[in-house]
Amino acid sequence: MASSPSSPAPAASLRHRCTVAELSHDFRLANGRLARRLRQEKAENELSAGQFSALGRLFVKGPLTLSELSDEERVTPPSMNRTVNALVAAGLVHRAGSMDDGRKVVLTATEAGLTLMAETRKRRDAWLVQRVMKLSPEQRRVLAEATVIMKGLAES
Amino acid sequence: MASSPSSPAPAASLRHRCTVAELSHDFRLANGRLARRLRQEKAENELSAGQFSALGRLFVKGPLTLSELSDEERVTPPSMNRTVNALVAAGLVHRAGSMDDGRKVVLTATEAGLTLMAETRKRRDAWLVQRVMKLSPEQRRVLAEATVIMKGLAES
DNA sequence: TATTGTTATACTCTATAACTATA
DNA sequence: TATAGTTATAGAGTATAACAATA
Repeated sequence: MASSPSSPAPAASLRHRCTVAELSHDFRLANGRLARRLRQEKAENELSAGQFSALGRLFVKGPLTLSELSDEERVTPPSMNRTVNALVAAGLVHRAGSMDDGRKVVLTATEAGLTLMAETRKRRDAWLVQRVMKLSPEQRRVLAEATVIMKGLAES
Repeated sequence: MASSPSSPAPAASLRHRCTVAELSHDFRLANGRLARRLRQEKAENELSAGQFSALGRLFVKGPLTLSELSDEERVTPPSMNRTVNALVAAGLVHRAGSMDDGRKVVLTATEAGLTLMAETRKRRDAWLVQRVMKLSPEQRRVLAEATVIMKGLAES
């Protein structure tokens, strides 16, 4: 990765040789590649990406209106409506009219929805757990520190 | 890959207050969130994800047949054919019959295709470069080390 | 007969525009 | 009149099945 020609420099000088541009590029590719690899581990019998994401949002944020949910998921209200219809039909989300404002609907994850989220989360973690177990304690420490940094980057 | 036989390193991970399961889960989420954030930085006037990925594959691997390309990209030959048609129409890929085997076609990135790849790469890096510049040298060192580990994970 | 590529067709997901009901 | 949600419809993108050309 990012090695300049005619420079057999060892790991010790890594931090001096790597420009921010090179680091950013390499890291971006590694991040994307791993994300793609992790996505391949989905079981086939699952919700679509959009359905899973929407249900996960309700899991994390609690009850939301359709507009709130479509805003958070960065899709249009009609798209989210369709997604929600599928989730309601599957018994994973409950749809109720708002008492405050008759125009609004309140969407809530059902027990079944919460259970499915927890199970799917465990299944998706499994692939990575197998591999993280094989890393050295030092490598795991690096990943733990990187996790914090990556969260910061994603939120900035 | 190779780990010492029957040593799942229990005590070491406890010392960091973080189980492998927790670390794996947190890291997986952070990775996915950052990948999603990076994907949002695409300019609007660009190729679709599939088109960009296929062109990138030709950029990296050199000329490939349709089957080779569809295998690498894990899509069906008809899907890839459609993707390739768009790239050829845009002047980014060249399609030619194989001399070895009259059934095969050879796909090659054109000059314009290679140029577009390089420019897009630079643009996609830009967002991350801005943020990595603001990290401390120590944080950058962590990311550099994590990059190596993440590449290993993605390939395993 | 098997393989490579292509065309025909259908399905999923998302978007825009139009409509209904409430405020 | 404006807003929240829904329905109607269209456009990507990918899949399977059927077909054409070549080995």
